[in-house]
Amino acid sequence: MKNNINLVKGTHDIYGAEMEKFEFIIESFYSVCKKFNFQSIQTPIIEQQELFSRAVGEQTDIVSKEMYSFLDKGEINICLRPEATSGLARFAASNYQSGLMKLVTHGPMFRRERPQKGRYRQFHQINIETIGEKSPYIDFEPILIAKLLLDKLGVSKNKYKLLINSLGSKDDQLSYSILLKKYLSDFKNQLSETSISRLDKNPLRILDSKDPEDTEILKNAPKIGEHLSNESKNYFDQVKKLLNSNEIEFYEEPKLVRGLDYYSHTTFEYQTIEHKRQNAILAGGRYDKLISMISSRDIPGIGWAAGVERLMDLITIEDEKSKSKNKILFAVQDETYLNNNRILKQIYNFKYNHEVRVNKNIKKLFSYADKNNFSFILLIGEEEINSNKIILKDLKNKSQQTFEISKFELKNEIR
RNA sequence: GCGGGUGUAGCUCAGUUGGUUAGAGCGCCGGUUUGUGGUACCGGAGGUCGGGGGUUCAAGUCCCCUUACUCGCCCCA
Repeated sequence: MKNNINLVKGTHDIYGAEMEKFEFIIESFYSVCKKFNFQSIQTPIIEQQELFSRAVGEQTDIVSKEMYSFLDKGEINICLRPEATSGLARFAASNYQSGLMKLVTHGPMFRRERPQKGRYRQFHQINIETIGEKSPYIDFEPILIAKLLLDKLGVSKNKYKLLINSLGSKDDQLSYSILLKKYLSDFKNQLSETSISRLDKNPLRILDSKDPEDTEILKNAPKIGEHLSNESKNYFDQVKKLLNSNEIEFYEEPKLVRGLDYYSHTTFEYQTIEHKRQNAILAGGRYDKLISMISSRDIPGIGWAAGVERLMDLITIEDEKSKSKNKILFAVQDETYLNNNRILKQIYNFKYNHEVRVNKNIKKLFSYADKNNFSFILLIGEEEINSNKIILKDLKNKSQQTFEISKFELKNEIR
């Protein structure tokens, strides 16, 4: 006996009720976004590794330790995409012309982490990006769309909250980093190891630390909101005004910096309060310098990604939907009855789903239809084939009729 | 990379202080007078008890190692 082949660690099959949720999320996402004139796009799952080391950032966890990468035929460093925005930015860098490029996509992403609840090595994201222009409304729109999507998915308002922050321009970040570094250097021997290593490379990320001692120290640290340029501050105020006037409730979180280096100005995150861990269900922000980091063009953009598996955990779907679907079982007692069978063509052209089943035992055919929630059974058995008859039985009200095969029209009998 | 939990039939799990041929439910196959359904009853197939080593007269059960899954740390959607 051979051993079974297991799933690769951190991957999973999506099937049955789970798959219905998955499709429901993807379909809802596209239907909401298309009303805002977004265009769908699919970019490759494999990209040059350099795309992510430049866009996401060399020192981020994602790039430095979580990427699946390999040398393709000893020539180019290829990797499985750990996120989608970089690929879309690459696309925009060479295809953007003018005005707004509004893109939506979905697909698998790959990060080599230790799997746990709500975190997989292959997981799925839905992504929305608005590229080309910068204005408070353009920031507001995707945040609104996120809320509309959560509504459509039936995630109730008391299950999540929206956090927002502004990181200001890259210049703001630079001057704030100096302030923060100065403040933190007084506590250098109390900070956690990772925070110390970030002190020089990326001090902003220290704000994200969950180490209790770090958080204590950070309580009195300078706040980024208080050190933005007037221009950045005004911009952020206008975004908040739009949210307020459209009744989108949010909390300002000055420590929301995100783990990818490309963000600037508005950042946001929808968090579920159902789970304590892996609670970020949808997150994103503005990335004005991203495209200039990977190309010779300088185009602003904003977008977000949501984890499909994390959304699946939050929603419920009635499985009656699939059960109440009308299905026909075409049952025959012998495989040869299917030769030159005019019913076969009728049934696969008919509006209902169907299945063909062969079994000598009539009882088995009925029992199969019953267990699999068929609503009708079309039966040609030994008696029928000998007398050129066919039986149609409505399995719900148990009524049954016999017809001449040559005259039987499915569409006249089931409407 | 570091911790905790779990691993017994296709699936979900029992298996008592170590004690004879390892169990249940569901599913599958067959039967209950030969061609009509989720029920009931009867029967059947299916297990190297994750793998390796050790303790013991005796190990699914205790100990060690290993592996897979899972939950958490870190980080993220």
